[in-house]
Amino acid sequence: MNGAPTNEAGGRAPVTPLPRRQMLADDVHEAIKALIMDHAIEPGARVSIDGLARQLGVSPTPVREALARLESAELVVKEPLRGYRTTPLLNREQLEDLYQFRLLLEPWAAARAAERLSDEGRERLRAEMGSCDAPRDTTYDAYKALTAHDTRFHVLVAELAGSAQVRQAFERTHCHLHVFRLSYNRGIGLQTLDEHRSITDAILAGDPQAAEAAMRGHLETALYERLLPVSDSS
Amino acid sequence: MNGAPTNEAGGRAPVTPLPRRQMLADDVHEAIKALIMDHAIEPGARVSIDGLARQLGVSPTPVREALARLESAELVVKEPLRGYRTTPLLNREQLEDLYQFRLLLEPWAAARAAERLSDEGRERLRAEMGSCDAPRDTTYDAYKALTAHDTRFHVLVAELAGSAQVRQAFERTHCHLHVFRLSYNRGIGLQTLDEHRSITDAILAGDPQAAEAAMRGHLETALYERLLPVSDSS
DNA sequence: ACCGGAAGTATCCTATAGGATTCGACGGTG
DNA sequence: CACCGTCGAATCCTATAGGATACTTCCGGT
Repeated sequence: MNGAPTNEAGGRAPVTPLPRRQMLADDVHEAIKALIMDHAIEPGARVSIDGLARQLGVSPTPVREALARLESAELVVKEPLRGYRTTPLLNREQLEDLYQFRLLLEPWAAARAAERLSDEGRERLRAEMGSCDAPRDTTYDAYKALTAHDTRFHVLVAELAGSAQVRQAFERTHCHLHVFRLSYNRGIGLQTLDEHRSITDAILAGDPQAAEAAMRGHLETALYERLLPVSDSS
Repeated sequence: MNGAPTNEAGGRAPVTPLPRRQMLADDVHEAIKALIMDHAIEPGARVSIDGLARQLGVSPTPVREALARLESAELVVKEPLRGYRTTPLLNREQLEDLYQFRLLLEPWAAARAAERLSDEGRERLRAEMGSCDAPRDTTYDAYKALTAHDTRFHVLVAELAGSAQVRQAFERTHCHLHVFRLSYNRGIGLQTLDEHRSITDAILAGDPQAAEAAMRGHLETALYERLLPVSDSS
């Protein structure tokens, strides 16, 4: 019953883990995350369980499960008999703390990625950098695509470093989501792509010190030149 | 509007956030975590939703919510239409990765704690170190108490460092739970307390370099002298 | 003896209903 | 005019029921 045991035609693809795309709760999870990112639910606003259930056309049970997961991700907070509430936007202090935390992890990850680079990793880096086309306009979708590339790039560096803990810790910060919520209507600028290319070149060259320095400079530039001015104006 | 505006009798305690202890799902969450830690549910074993519900005497709904939270904490994994399964024990590689990750965060946190030590922090450190009485026996409860102290100590150092991100990242690793599962029947030894005292002394002395070195030595000793020999024997 | 197929059981997933609690509003009293 | 008790609506929390799916076991055929 599993995966055509007597399929003589194509025994090539070894594991197509049969996507098993089900789980309404998972779709609800993504839908709510999208609502938060798009400011359809304002930061700090209360979010009703069966209100969301009615809005999404499902029963409250999967909504409850999705909110429980989002609570572990620090995207919503639960007030025991009063409902859920979205976490407020990051202030300047929290933003600096977040980037200080990234500075502890990511330069180290870049250096390790440069040290233990394999052919497969080299190809994945090239593919990611090749897939990001520089967006010409400053539309919402273009900004969203650039953010998605930024997320994939930093996760990829963490993976190439070979540390599952660093990758998970980075993913659990949801830094891109917070940054997205902070300045979702501003253009990040093409400078990000140039800095990513510098990091990529250092990693591909197998130069740990250069990779570490490039990543450190990238994070510091992002914080001090791109994010804090926006945060100050609010 | 918050907190007794015209209370002339006792305006002393400003915020007693009225614990609001309810939420069966939260108790279920703690109960399941305790079951995993005590090996009542073996690592890698399947865990049934309504099986747990019957065992705990509640309905499946809060169990489902608790498992969703545990899934975000990487303590169980979900196989979409087949149920939940506890995560397997850490192997040697994952254990080394975990401690490499801690080495990125905690020595830095110790140094920062030494730099920005306040009177309140000094008092909290003294209180924590004073509360841990050296256990004479090697019983299960004594080991459990020592683990609890170890958790509180490392979280406290992260808090004194002033970085919420570092504290959250450390807590989300659940390193104590993994270590507990690995060697729950072995004595950690009193060496841990001595090393904690060395770290505490360096922080209280306001010496960042000494604190960083002490924390680094503590982690390396814990990994190479206390954990890996146990992991190798299995 | 080995393999393929089918029925049965257990489990999961979603929806719905009822009990308990909180928040807001209204009217009464000092 | 200010304060307080009471009422009502909305919400949350838990329990239960029904439909669908996957795993196990048994049986017949080769």
